[in-house]
Order: sequence, then C-alpha cells, then structure tokens
Amino acid sequence: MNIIFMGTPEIAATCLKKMLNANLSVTAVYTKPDTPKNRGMKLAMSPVKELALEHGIPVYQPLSFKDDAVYDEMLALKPDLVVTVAYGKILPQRFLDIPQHGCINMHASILPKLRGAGPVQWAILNHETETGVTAMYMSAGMDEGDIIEIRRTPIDPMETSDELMARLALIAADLAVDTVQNIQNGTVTRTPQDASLATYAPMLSRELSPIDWTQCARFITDQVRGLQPWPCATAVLGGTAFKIFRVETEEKKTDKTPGTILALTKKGLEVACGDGEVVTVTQLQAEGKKRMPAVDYFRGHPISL
RNA sequence: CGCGGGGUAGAGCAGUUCGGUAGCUCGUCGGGCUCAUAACCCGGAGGUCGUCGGUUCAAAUCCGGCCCCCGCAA
Repeated sequence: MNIIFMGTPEIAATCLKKMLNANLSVTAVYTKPDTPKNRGMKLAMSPVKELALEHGIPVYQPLSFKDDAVYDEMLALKPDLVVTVAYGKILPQRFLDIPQHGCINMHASILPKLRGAGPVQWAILNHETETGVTAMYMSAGMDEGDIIEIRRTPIDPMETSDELMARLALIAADLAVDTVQNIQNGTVTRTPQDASLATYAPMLSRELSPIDWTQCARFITDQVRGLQPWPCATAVLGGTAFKIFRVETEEKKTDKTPGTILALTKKGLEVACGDGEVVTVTQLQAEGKKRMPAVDYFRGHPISL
C-alpha cells in the first residue's frame, strides 16, 4: 500500500519512525515549510523532514493547498492512504478524496473532546486526569472525522505537557501502525463523533503565561505544567520576571495576600495564592539565565522578604 | 548578517566602568555547641577566571578571533 505521511513536530516524527520500522511503504512525506527560527533566525527543518531525509524519502512542503499545482502533484503520487499526525495544515476535501483508502489522522485527545491544535496542553490546563490518542478518518472540519480507535492513558498529577506529549507520541505511533495494518486487512470500523460533546483546544499563546496568584494551588500547578515547553507560566517575584517551571503545593495555609512571598526554604520560594493556599516555586528561569532550582537562583540573587 | 544577556571553586553570584594579593552565599571536609535539628559557632580544602592570540612591568579586567549557554522575536 502506497502511503503518504504528513506531519511536522516531534510527535509526528515518532510516528513516522515507527511506521518505517514496521516496513510500511511510506513513499512521500509532507511537512510544513522550513521557517526562520530561533536565535539568528536560521532556517530550521521540521523533525519529520529530518527523519525523511535520513531515510531518503521525498519531502514535499507546500505553502498552501489552494494551489492546483499542489493538487496535481499529490494526485501524481497516487497514494492509497494518507496518514497525518500534527501536520499543522488543513487539507481541503478534494485532497482528502485522492487516496482510495482515505486519509487518517492521529489526534492526541479523546475525541470529540479537545479538538484543535493544543490537545495535550489543554488536557492538563483543564485539570483532566485522563487523555489519549484517537485514530480517525479525516474530514473537511478540524478533528471532526469518524473515530476508528481510541487509546487512553492516565495523566500523572505532576506530569508536564512535554512529558505527556512524549508518552502520547509512543501511543500514537503504535496506534498509527496498527490502524494502517487494520485498514489493509479491511477490519477497521468508523464511528461518527457526537458533536454535542465536542470541546476545543485552541493554539496556546503567551497571554496564558502570567500566573494569577489569586487562583487556587491546583489551578496554578496545572498552569505551570500545562504550558511547557511553551509558552511557559511566568511570574514576577521580587521585581524580576521569571518563567516558572515547577511548583509544589504545600500543606500549610496563610492569611497573606495572594502573590506575597512568604519564605525561602530549602525547597524553594513559598508564595501565597488563592483560598489561603501556599505553593513553593521550586524551579524557574530568569531572563538570560538558565533554568535552575529556585534555591540556586536566590543564592546568588538574595531576595528580601 | 533580526534584537539582547551571559561563561569566575561542586552550585548560584559579585568583581570588569577606572588593569595591581580571587570575593560572597550554599554545598563539601574537619571540629565545637545542643535533648535535638535542613539551626548556630570555629576552621580547612577546592578556581588553567570558556578558549586562542594581542597590548602591558602587570590582564578576570583593555583589544581582536573562535566555542558554548540563555531571553526576546518568529
């Protein structure tokens, strides 16, 4: 079966790798165009492109799917099946109609919950205790297609979204391989989503970063772990802006105003938050500095309480 | 050539403006105090100051090249 793989970030590369290891015949890869990124604005290729090049698989990076030439190009590849994982682009219906076995997608949530670009992070931000990966047929609407199979996994209470993402990537990779094989065997089923239960996981933005200390400890903790590795929770402590990477909830209570720095302990910086609760910021990063334990930072930057 | 911060003891920092004995906090090692402690007191060890070259009687400090780390932006 002639397969086209479409994807961009690490989670997609993990799936592609597994598919290649399973000897599925991926004959072309689509990924987002290289873009200037990072310091120095160097042109960076996606993890999927790097992997494809290593394996000598042709790479396609169309800017837009509105172009007829792009349509003709894909038509000429004669795919039997298209597998997408976090590609980052929407395929119009006429592209979805090209492969005879259709287009499938791995989405990192339990659909119809958390449709959209940031399902992993929003699962944590929404205080969920369980998430998963859904294999589905693609339709013109975003993450609205018929469900093939869902594999669930519990979310660890301290797990960050990048850690969870890495775990889901492995689940998605297995699911992708199994689903392709089931399609080849003709044993897949498709179940329409119940649209009334749909929720959305929009793209993250920097506006989500600032910590609101009037929130309860649980909310702040989930914000900190859900916003990693980007855009990260942020806070101003003692007049300096920080990215906050890890906080722990304390048993104790306080009557101080939320946001008040209570103490610098062996664990980190205790800060008052909502409902009289206390959290300890244990790992942070100041501008221009490395990510480090809070106690280390404040050893060299004494803070007055 | 997108903008900017930084590399000094195991960790985090000061010292660089204006060249002249390597400093602070923590950790570590030894000793002391205490019913006790992640507390306190005393003492010790530990650094080619990222790297290469230049200027100088003298360079962490001034000049130039290179390597590495990080923030913004995308």
